[in-house]
Amino acid sequence: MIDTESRFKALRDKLKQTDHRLTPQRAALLRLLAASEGHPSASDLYDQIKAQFPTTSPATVYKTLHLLKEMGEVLELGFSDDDNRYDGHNPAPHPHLICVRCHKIIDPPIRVAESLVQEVTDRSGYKIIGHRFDIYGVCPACQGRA
Amino acid sequence: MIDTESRFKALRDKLKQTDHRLTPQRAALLRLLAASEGHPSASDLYDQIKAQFPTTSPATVYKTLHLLKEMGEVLELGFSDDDNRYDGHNPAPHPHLICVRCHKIIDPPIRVAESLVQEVTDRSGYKIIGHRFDIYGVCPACQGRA
DNA sequence: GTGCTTGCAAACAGTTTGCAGATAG
DNA sequence: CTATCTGCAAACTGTTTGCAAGCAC
Repeated sequence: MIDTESRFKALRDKLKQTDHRLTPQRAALLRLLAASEGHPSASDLYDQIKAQFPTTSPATVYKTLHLLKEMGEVLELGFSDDDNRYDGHNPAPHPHLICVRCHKIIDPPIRVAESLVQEVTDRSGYKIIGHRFDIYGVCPACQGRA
Repeated sequence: MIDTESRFKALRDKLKQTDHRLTPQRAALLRLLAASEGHPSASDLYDQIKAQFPTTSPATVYKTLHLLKEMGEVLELGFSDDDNRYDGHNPAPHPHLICVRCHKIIDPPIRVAESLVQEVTDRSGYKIIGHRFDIYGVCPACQGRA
């Protein structure tokens, strides 16, 4: 894994390179994303930024997340029945292990076989862009809570 | 793959076994789900049912889909930025190949290695319930449309 | 100074819910 | 007969959009 500081700089530079401005609100968001291990929701991020810049609005968070997502610097995990979650630390597709009770998301130590995606590419005629692999379960803590 | 008629009967029997009523609206939905190859949305299903029972409401479709999902007889593919899609023909988890342009969803001829899910089960301490594997791409038809 | 960005509020869309009347078993 | 189901309409929730004022560069 890349350290937080270099990841922050990479995000910041990406903005500059694409002629976007680094506002204090954006800098705060970039820092949070660079450091995040826990797949925060937009509202998690918003709450943390609001602590530093009380007038910040959710719209700003959403707009910046959208921007970074377009650039491929943030991975969005969309859920139809829950807040979307964001990974700006490691935006490449990777498997996620999701607790269906508490909605905690961790990165399990496995890899999706490249060959599997390659096989689809070869056989389907589709131009493959990415993938998503979610495993659902109940985390140890939630099992304890019966 | 199971044929449409047996699948319909299985769905119908499942409802009876759990003390639920087979209304004409539900029967129509069950038939559509049993036959569906194309991962229809709730609104697709609603439109088709409304052709037969013009007073049907979306709520009825949603309620019945929810019921069948709880029973494990329908697989729901939730999307945060698009309608959810439903597979009542083959409700076991299986990979999906999704066109990011036209949102068509097909079942690619691959299988997720059991060993991968097993590995997570063994190592994580989570009680595994299911999984979802989506591959995103552009279908041949949409590539043609430039 | 220029025009991208912010923050507010209203709009949005799919889904869910509450309830009174209808109906399957 | 009676509990479940339907259909309507309103509510809900996370996200997006429009726009005037603000600020990065």
